[in-house]
Amino acid sequence: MLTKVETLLITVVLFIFLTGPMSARAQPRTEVPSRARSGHSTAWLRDMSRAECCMQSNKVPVVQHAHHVHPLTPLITYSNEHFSPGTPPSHLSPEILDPKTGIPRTPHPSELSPYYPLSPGAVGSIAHPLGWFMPQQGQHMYSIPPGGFRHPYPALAMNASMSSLVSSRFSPHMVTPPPHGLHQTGIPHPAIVSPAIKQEPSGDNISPTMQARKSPAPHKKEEDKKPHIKKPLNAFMLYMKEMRAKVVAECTLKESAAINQILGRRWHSLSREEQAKYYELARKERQLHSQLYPGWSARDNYGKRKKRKRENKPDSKPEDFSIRSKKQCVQYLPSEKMCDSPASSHGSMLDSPATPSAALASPAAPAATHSEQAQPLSLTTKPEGRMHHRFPLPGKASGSTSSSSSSSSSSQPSSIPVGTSGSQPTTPILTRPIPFTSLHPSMLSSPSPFHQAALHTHHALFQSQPLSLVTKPTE
DNA sequence: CCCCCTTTGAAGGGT
DNA sequence: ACCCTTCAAAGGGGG
Repeated sequence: MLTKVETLLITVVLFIFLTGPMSARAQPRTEVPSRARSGHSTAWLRDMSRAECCMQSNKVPVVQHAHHVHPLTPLITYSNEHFSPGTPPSHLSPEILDPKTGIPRTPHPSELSPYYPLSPGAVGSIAHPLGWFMPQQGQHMYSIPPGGFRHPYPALAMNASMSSLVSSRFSPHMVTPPPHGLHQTGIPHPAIVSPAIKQEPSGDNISPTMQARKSPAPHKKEEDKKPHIKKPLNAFMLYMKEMRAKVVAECTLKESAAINQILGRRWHSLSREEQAKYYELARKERQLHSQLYPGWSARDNYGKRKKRKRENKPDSKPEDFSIRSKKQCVQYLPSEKMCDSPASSHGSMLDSPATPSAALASPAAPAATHSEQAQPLSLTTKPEGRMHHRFPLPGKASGSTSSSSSSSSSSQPSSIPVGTSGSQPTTPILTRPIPFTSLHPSMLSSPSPFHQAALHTHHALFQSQPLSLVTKPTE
């Protein structure tokens, strides 16, 4: 017999369950009972395992984190339509209209990509840097703070579209007003952040909008003059931005290092199509960026950040990495897993039936992409990563990407891994149980929250799978 | 207060 | 052509 209280509780839980955040919603995950993670002794590792646990377990945060899981994340993170290969032409693009209000938004240049500040001069010159795509990606891409509403991004804040979108559509209490009380017109551009980083005399002509937040440096003036133009985000960064919130919510983890590891693995578990979308997005971002800041060079930002360690000489023996005294590179994840993950994902890639020729057809996403996906290991941090054959990076091949993609396009992206896979069967440990691609296309092209939810679910599925597989002692 | 950690990708410079 | 380094995000942790 249930007491009133119990009944009430159940009701509440049900309510939350039904109306609550999708991210927290029970997702039909193929449950992997045992997260036979090898012993994690450190707190970090514990967290990690917990994180994985979260990812694999349904009971997660539905209630527990209901308050802090942002219900919007699944909805407002990347709207998948942005990625959809079949994204309608810009003139049809829904994004131009405020999805919620339906009010046609004039794609103010500054909104093309909220991420980049507009260089006064550049703006005009930019007819349609990415006309066919930008209005969509740009906005949403960065407009939605992954950490979102819990930790409103200062710079990301929200641009006009975002705020209107969110505020109009979602309950107000979730929407934190622009932290700095910036007007919607005074959109802070994330890319132009001139934070603590000391400005380096880099030649760029950007309106002195943002003022250094922290740097008390005497050269503020200079800073103002030359705001720090950030690098365009790469595919993975974009992915992280989108997914971080989810992971944080699901796992209650906050340490970025740990989260990033998770994301890294998830990234590898993504299908080609999905990754391709991010690559595509990234490519366009770069395009836009280059158009906005023609003279900008990544090198301009060199030295703005306090020397980055990077002690890991590829040569340095694994043992050597003790060099780092500070916070000794804690392997949030078992090292072997880390290694496997990639390999496994690799395998999955191979398995992946889909020949997202369409998606990959784009110059950026291209096959090259693939190679990278298959080539997960970061050389920088993982010495042994090297062992994996290195595929030509798409980036370098930026030019080549297109070529490669185009050339190999016919041969399908799958060909990329070929080199690797072909030569090294790297035991396709990871076989994707669910033909992810099957549900994908529709979801991608559909802005419907449901689709997105589905996508989210899909993500969730994958999260768990790779992890489970990882546990396999692949060697 | 500042840097580190961690991830992948892009890009630039050096060899 | 290849290798190495730096930076992009992000937020807790540590010195």
